Amino acid sequence: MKPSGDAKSAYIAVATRRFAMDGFHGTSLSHLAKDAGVSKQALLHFFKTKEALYAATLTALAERMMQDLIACRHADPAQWLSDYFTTLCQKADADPTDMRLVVHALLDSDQNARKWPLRPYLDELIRITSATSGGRTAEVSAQLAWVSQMIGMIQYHIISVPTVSGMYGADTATVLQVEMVKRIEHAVHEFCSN
Amino acid sequence: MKPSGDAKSAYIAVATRRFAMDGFHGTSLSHLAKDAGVSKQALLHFFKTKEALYAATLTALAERMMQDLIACRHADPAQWLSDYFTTLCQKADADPTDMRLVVHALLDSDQNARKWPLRPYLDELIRITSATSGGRTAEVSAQLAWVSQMIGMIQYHIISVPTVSGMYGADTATVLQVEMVKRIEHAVHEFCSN
DNA sequence: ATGCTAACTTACCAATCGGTAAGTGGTCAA
DNA sequence: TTGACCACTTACCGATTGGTAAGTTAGCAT
Repeated sequence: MKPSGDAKSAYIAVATRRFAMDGFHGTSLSHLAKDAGVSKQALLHFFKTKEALYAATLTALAERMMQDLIACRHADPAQWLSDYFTTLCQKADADPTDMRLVVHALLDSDQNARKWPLRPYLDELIRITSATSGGRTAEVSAQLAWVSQMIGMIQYHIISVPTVSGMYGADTATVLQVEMVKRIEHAVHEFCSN
Repeated sequence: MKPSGDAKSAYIAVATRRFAMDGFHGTSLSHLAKDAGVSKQALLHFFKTKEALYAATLTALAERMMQDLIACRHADPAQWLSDYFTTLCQKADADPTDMRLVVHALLDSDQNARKWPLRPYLDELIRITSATSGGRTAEVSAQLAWVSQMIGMIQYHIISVPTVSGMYGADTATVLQVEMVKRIEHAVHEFCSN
């Protein structure tokens, strides 16, 4: 018998890809089951409802993002932010799954009062910004605004690149990516030294 | 008998709200029909498929955005951009429907090769930026990148405000909005005078 | 060997999905 | 008056949805 944790996390991995691609409503348990190579009820054995499976993928996503943030830890908070945002942007460019999932979840979060698991991640980011020379003077909500703007730029960039480069030619994708990284570094530098 | 155009555009208005809220897959023809107060087949009489109705809402959206952009016309391109982006941000804050619809459409645009009707809108924005003192020196794809970043910031801001302010308290919403407008003006000023 | 439990499977369900077929009632030109 | 047309309705369709019920199979402690 396979160890329990393996199968469960494998199902979450499959669900993450599907939910990120097609959203909650665009994904059916049958599709997920076919992707995972098991029957539909294998999923319902671990997750009582489709909603519960979705919630599990969002929780796993939040942990992943927090880990990625911690992995970039640096003594200089400005360097930390710069490193994290640029690597986030580049990793998302290679695999946009997680960023798409976040945006899908944001759009869904109105209709059902799903508890949002990214709070600790945002708190940690605010903690880092408040340690910069520019952040010390600003109030917390202004730092939240800045953090939210940075994440928003990156995530929107990721989900819009396929469409925009589809309109203006495939080679624009690399330009968009380069410009985004430049803007990230500029924004971090500007915020941390005002 | 009611005039044809009225009913059709009324159905598009209903569909716009629903698709913006729940996305394509989260919206059913039955729901749309109930919202419009007619039977499901009344919709299918004007739009042969659900996809066709969706495409019609996106086309109407594109025309609306273009009109809003033109409405802000100003002799000074920098002023034009600043006015447009700030009013866009404020109107979207009052009614996020259109911005949500754009993001939904972006997320959907991968799976089906839906032709993207916002091309003329983006072209016009690029035309304006190229008329600024900063835009004259830059290449077209860099201007596209800047335009895309500006729209992205605003749209992501709009869809994330409910969730973020739900986490950090309702009064943060106004702070996020104020900070976004400040950032828009700063970004326009910076781009137009480099 | 036996019983327990975890990890599934097959069979099935009512509800809903997008869409078709066949009208119904009103308006308007001839 | 008639007949065409338009906006719309009721009735219906097969397919798919999320979910339940009842096994089946394998490992493992006793």
